[in-house]
Amino acid sequence: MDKPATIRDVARVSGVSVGTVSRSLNAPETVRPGTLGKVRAAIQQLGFQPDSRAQNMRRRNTMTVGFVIDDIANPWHASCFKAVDAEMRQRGYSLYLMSTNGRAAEEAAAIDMLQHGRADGMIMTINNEQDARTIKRLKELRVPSVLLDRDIPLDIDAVLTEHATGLRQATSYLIELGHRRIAIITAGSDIRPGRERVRGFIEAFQRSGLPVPEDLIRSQSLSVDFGFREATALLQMPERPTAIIAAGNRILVGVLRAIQQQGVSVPQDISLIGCDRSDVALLYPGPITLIDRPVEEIGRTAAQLLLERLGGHSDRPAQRIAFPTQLIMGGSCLPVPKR
Amino acid sequence: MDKPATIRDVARVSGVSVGTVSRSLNAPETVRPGTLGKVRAAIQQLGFQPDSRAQNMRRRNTMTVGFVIDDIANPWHASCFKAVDAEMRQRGYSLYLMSTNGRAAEEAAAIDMLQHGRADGMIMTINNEQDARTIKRLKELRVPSVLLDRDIPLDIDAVLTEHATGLRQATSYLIELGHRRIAIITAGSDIRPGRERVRGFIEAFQRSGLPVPEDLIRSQSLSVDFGFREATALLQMPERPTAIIAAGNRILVGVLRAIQQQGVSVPQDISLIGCDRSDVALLYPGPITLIDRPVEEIGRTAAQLLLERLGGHSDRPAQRIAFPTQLIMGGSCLPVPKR
DNA sequence: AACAGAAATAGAAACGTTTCCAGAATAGTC
DNA sequence: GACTATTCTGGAAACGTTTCTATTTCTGTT
Repeated sequence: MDKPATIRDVARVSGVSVGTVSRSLNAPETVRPGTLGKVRAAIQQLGFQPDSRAQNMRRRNTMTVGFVIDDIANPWHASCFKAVDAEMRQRGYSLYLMSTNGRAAEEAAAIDMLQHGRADGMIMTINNEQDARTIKRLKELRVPSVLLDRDIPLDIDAVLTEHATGLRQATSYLIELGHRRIAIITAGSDIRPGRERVRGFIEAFQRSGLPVPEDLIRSQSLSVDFGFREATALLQMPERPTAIIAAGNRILVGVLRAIQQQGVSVPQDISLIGCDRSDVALLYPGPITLIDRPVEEIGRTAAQLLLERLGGHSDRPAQRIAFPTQLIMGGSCLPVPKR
Repeated sequence: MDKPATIRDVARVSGVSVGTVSRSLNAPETVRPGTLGKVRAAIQQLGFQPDSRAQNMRRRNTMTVGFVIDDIANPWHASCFKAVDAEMRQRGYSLYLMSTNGRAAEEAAAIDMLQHGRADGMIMTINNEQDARTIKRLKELRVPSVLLDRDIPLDIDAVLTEHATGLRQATSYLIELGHRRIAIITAGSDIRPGRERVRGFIEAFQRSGLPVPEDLIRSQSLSVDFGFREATALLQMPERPTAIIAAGNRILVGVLRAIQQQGVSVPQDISLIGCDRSDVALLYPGPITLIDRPVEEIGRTAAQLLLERLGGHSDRPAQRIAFPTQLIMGGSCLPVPKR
């Protein structure tokens, strides 16, 4: 009784065949105006809306894309999602959001889930480029996908950031301010941002002909906790660093927490550089000097790469597009006082 | 050639009927161990995975739920999403995230989209409780849903916050510190949080027998921009307020931006109370005193209400569950100096 | 008015699964 | 070993749409 009307009901009421109803919906220019009118009237009368489950079944797609990240509470990911969503939505796609909490098992489950007709493609930032389980999943991927800021030797599109250049720039800036004891806290070498950032950091010292402060390189994770732990340790060192680069926006949160707890002031007691434009960084009194990257453009590009493949031009080889960073001067860095 | 195997292929290879294969997957206890073995072997061999599009079609569900909010970059929404996701995922559901940017048209489109078989249910925070278009959509809703922090006279489950009590408490606290010129910036009366917060604010003054500072009530929108605009105006008043309650976590961001721009210091020049635990509020030197609410519990509750309905017990009347707030003391409020 | 060619429509098959029903195989009882 | 009761299985229908083919209807020309 309350059952939703089907295309069959519409056909019956308007006195045409189901095929014609379908064409009225999907290719109205191929149906005569008179017929179209009758069909539309029936649709109106019955309040008919095509059932997308049946459409998905028959068309063999879902107009859905998966967005897989570790944590949507990371504001960078949220902004990126919005950019991707805006681009995809205007082409009729909806997004599944899968927040994997950084657990490999959930990541693998997310990828599996999006296979087999649940989604037409995916955009993702995986947690570990070396994780065998994830790599295997990616290799067997049946749907087009785009990696965000990750680098895997497979034929998969990727949108990257020029982290090395960004870090070199930031580090050189601190060196010019007279800093020598500069610390970097960032991801491990299991993901590209970790590797590249450390590389840029080291390069800056080498180019200046200065020794690399190996003991101040903390490269392991992008988490708040890691940032907090390492910043706490660094601040308690006998020969404390004069500057910290929190290379990761969650790390910055951890570092600020440590700074708050230790009662240290920025920039008087220590200089600080963060990553990614965020409310925390921009509103922190100073504000915090940042290595920024164009998140909207990155998201939009990822969406476009995916849309190309979804459009059927899946023949081209994988593309890797890298975006530059920009050092945004805040007030969180001071020259090292002469002594 | 590369076509994914179907249940038919599995049936052929294992020498049983398709019905038996289906039952091997969905009710293995009803098939004999020997048969089950053969079927599983064939599944393994063919790398078969059931096509969810076909399952959705036949089962008339999608194991998918829509999460509709105005902006996922709002950290409260992100946390809420995570709580909902965790709860739903463990019951096999995935979430569509629809970020409507506060536009009624996108909101209506999102609701429409999730109908007609795209999702089995939805959880949402609509932008305007009076918007006719949205109300109409909600009234005709074919899928179970839960409102987050919104109050609409329809038979829909809702999870709410006791904003009035929270605001009364916060305002009373400021009054006890000697503040009289207290400003509140919050949502408009078109949504429950706006109405309730203003109500609590007014009640606090009334209970203290003090006149309500009507000129300091700015109730219109939850946006960053509104917070910025109103805070800027308030700070430039001849008789500037001695305290501001930024009643909305995005509003707080706008207020802090204004405070930064005007070169005002918290709490020396002005006392400040924010809403919702967030990195910005917790890391801002002080930190900022907050009216908090249990976001995880709220998200979990919303998910549970929805799951109940999805489980088929859709006969019970709509429930409205409200959660209390908690005043978290930071360091952003000072007593008003005697003069 | 007859015809050819084009345009529009009807009808059926197909997409891959679940589920129902009838019938076959098995187990249990005497 | 025959019978009944039970468990399992095969086969077909169904879910609601799109798309293909064949047929009908229309348009324009003679």
